[in-house]
Amino acid sequence: MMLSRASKYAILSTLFLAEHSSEDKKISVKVIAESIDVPSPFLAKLFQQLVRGKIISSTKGPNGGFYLTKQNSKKNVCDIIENIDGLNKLNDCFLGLNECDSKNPCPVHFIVEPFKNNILGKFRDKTIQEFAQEISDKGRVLTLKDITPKIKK
Amino acid sequence: MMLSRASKYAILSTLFLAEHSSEDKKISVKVIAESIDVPSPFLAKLFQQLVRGKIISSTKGPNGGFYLTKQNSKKNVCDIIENIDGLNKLNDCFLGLNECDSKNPCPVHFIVEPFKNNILGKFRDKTIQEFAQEISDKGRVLTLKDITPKIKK
DNA sequence: ATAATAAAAGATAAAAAGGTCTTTTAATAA
DNA sequence: TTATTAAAAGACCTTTTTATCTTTTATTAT
Repeated sequence: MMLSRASKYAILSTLFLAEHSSEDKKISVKVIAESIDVPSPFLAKLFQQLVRGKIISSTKGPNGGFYLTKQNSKKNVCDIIENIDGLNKLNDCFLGLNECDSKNPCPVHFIVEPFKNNILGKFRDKTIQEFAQEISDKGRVLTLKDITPKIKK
Repeated sequence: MMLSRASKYAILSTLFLAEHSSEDKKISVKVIAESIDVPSPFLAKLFQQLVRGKIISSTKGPNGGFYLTKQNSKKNVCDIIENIDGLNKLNDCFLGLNECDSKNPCPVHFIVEPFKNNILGKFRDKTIQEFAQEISDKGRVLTLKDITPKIKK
């Protein structure tokens, strides 16, 4: 019932690619890592896996980097999670019960279940494309950085 | 936005104590660990912390063990989580953004937020007592064991 | 061809979470 | 008052997750 940091990084960076890259505007790990504030060697590893999973694409060499093809951008967020964490991770019982369903529900089953369906729906129904579009339409920035400058520390 | 296994164990075993123990019926770690199917040395450690946090009570020696006082059973599930994980863990953004609120929401903020409030409400509004009562009224068993006998493996 | 660039691959390291074991302390029944 | 019981305390181990570093391979601009 929860995403690993790896999955979160993967989602954010794939959405970043959807918004900022194209077949003739490839982006290097380093740039992406800095934009969303994630350790770049870690992201590099993640990206290898996402490429193997055909979630994103890459080319080596000068002007190389990562990008999304038309095909890639038709994938959805579930595909990313699937590729990194596997989907079970989201389906586990909130309290850890091995058997938790409507027949034998844990104390919060009927609160958790609708939420799960809701969020899984959102992750399945929209393509990466559409998701990214929505985000940019709303003028949102997806980064792990602290964006409000702090006066004091 | 997710509980550690430790918190889950703590919640289940405290609810177990609420249902099965009293000041003159103390229960040993071993019995509890077996009932909910959790490694007993690990649970022992957890219990030490819960005792320090005044969530549960204990006495050493023959007929000793763990139990809830009247005071203990007025605590709620949030207190348990607070004591083990800290409450922030539940408040973190689902996608890991440092700053995610209604002003600068992540793509799933408006799905996650109501759910969080809902479940935190449930964890705060009912005492351990009431929670356990509800569970026993409904004839539920909280265990991590596989309860449906499998025909084959 | 060659140098430069950027990902792929793979080995390694650090941190956190989960789990175990041994010794000490407190309580109590005999 | 002694043996027994069960938790407390603390050291230690294992696995998983997160992160880094080095070498190799592919691409391309010159």
